[in-house]
Amino acid sequence: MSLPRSERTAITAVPEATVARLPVYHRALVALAERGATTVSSEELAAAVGVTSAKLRKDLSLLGSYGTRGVGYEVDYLLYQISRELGLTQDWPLVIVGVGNLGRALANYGGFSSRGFRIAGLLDPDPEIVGEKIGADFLVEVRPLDELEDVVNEAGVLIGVIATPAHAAQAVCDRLIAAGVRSIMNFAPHVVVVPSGVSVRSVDLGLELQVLAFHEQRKLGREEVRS
Amino acid sequence: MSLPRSERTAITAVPEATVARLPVYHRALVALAERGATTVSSEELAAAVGVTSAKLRKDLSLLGSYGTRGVGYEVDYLLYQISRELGLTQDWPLVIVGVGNLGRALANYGGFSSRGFRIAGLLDPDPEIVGEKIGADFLVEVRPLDELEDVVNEAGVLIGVIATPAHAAQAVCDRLIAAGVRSIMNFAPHVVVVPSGVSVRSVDLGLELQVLAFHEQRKLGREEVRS
DNA sequence: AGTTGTGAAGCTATTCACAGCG
DNA sequence: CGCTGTGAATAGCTTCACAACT
Repeated sequence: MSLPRSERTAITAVPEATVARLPVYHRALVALAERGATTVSSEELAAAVGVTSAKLRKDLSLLGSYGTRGVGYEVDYLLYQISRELGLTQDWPLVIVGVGNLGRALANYGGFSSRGFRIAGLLDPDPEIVGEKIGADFLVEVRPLDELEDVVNEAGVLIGVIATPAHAAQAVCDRLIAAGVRSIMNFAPHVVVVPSGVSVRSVDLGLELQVLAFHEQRKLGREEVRS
Repeated sequence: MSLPRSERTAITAVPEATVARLPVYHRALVALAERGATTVSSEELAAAVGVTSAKLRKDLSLLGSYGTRGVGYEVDYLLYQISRELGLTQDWPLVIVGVGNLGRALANYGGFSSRGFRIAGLLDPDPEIVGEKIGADFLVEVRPLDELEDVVNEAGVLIGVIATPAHAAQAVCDRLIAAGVRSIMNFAPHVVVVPSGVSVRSVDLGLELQVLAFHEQRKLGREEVRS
């Protein structure tokens, strides 16, 4: 019921903006560790990830006091603490639904296993694709979409990745949630609605480009005025 | 530093948070238009994209007064205004560097042409891949990486998409900028640094999953406490 | 001396609630 | 009357600047 928690895990909620930056810090620290660095100052690490040192220190202070004044942060220790906070010390089985170009890109994306993610299932309705073996860290056989519920239950999957066309996204999402999945990563260009208690993150490739085009247009507008 | 500040486009700067939502509104309005809707209220549109109606109205009011009190917004008119604001009424040639799984997924992503984006070049250093024809809206031949500068100049490319492995990202980014590109969409799992005046947006697939894992872990933590 | 950790201040974004208008 | 548009209030995030500590 009430566990004492010797290592105080974020009783004070970490703000969303900070959570979004933690994986970036994590990635930079891994690179530093590989390069053999043992300590790093807030100034150095901030420069490497493109934020201000004050922001970085504030972010890290929300997790705990893991630095040494006058010295900086020990790379390995900080890496461990961030990993723990992000849940990367656990094993996260996930399913990818839709083995088109994007689904393949995801399945072939290295660096899942090193961060605790494991592809427990690849699912597609196309009989031409079912049976194919895909993967970077290890090969996974594509299974028919009908077996979605089985795969989720067998492996205790909590994270589902939607890489289907837009029109199929909501139906797949509903099935994933009904089967027990509670976090959805949606790559389909469509808003998916979920019951409360389920988390969704969406990435729409076209959408990101539109934001860029907006900024580009602004620059062009400014140049016209100057000339 | 004292600029005269005589902008014509966006006299009142539209906040970044709003810009990020405009493409979502755009997508929802396209869907509504296809379904034959002629008007829509802030309440309806907000529900379709998953924001509050107050936020939606505030966002739209920053672009101008395009609604009718007591009625709502005319779908076609609002769609046009948002498109104009986002620069979607223009033609945006872009290059995609790196024709691995992700590069192919991007090249095959339909709905570029309908939003004003046009793939002016696909580039890859691998001779096995060079010459291949890829694409959804129209086929584009993969050209050798050496021709990056040529492609950018020929087509007047302002937007570059990096879909290379992490280690190649910064070098490709530097070459794109040197060739005249001013907006970078980075899909490589690596921070790219750019001179001021160049915009960057980064999407790291693994990074997004880490944020999800964080939320999932929180839910698990809460359940442990309850049981 | 050097760098973290953090209140306080400043800024940006969201929500509220209602006046204004069709 | 219904729905937009918006000032005012609130919440959230970032930056500042310096005390605290090694």
